[in-house]
Amino acid sequence: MAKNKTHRLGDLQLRIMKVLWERRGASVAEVLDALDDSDASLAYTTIATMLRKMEVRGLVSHRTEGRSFIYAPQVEERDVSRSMANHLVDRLFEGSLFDAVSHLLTTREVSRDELKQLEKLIADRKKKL
Amino acid sequence: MAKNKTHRLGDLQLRIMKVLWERRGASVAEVLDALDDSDASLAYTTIATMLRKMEVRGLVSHRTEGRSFIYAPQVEERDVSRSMANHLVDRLFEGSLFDAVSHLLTTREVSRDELKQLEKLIADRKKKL
DNA sequence: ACGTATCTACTACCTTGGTAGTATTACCAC
DNA sequence: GTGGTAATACTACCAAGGTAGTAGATACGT
Repeated sequence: MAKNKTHRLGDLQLRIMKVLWERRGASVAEVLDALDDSDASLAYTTIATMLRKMEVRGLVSHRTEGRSFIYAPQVEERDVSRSMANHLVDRLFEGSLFDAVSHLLTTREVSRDELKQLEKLIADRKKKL
Repeated sequence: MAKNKTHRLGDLQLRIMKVLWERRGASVAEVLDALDDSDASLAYTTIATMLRKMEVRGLVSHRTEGRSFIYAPQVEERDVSRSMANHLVDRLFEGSLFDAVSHLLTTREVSRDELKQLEKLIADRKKKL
């Protein structure tokens, strides 16, 4: 029953989702706390508002615990990643997986180790065909 | 003089850019024409307005030819692709190239042939290290 | 010369993401 | 029981993407 809807999350939305996926649910305060490092801190109400909007969109749901809401993901990380990645591959490389990987490999720094891992990955994938 | 600015184009913007990249410049009518297949057709003014907005953002420029504008790309496809792909890899996979490729490989259909090509690609890349 | 088609300019509107302030409610500590 | 604290609700705003209508200018065919 994985909804085949295509998900397109904004930056903040995705960061929030990552917190929820990681802890399988969190209050506004917890999300805020988790996001507070690394970059400019947001207002409590920013998170709260965003979560409410996301609930309307069906990305999250909440249950009440005491006086506060515990939000939980309503979509799976895998689905979101897949649909966003696919969307980009389609947009940028007309759906060509090869072109996409090729692009990544030629425009980014890659370590020898990563290449080795990738080789292994492909070998594995081959076996499964 | 490749601006290192990070580009984030919307769907329509990208489709327009692709037309401009392909023909190194085009009038509104030509762009509209090129986009008209495949999906719901847009209004002439939609393209015109979008191009004007894109010019403000520095994505395109125009010269006048007769009474009409010929728009030309002001950013390179490679740069746009790179920055959009990187952005996604960062957002979705915390910057891990391996995770990104791995995800693509496991959630998409891949033909034996593609895998072979990828192997070759990686081997080549390895040599260049 | 006149009407029609073609262009650009301007304006408008809707949606979504992002950000946050204010108001209200409810609970907790003392 | 009163003040502070922590939550949610509501409202507002801005920017950007997307879509398109209307108006005004211009060229072109006959």
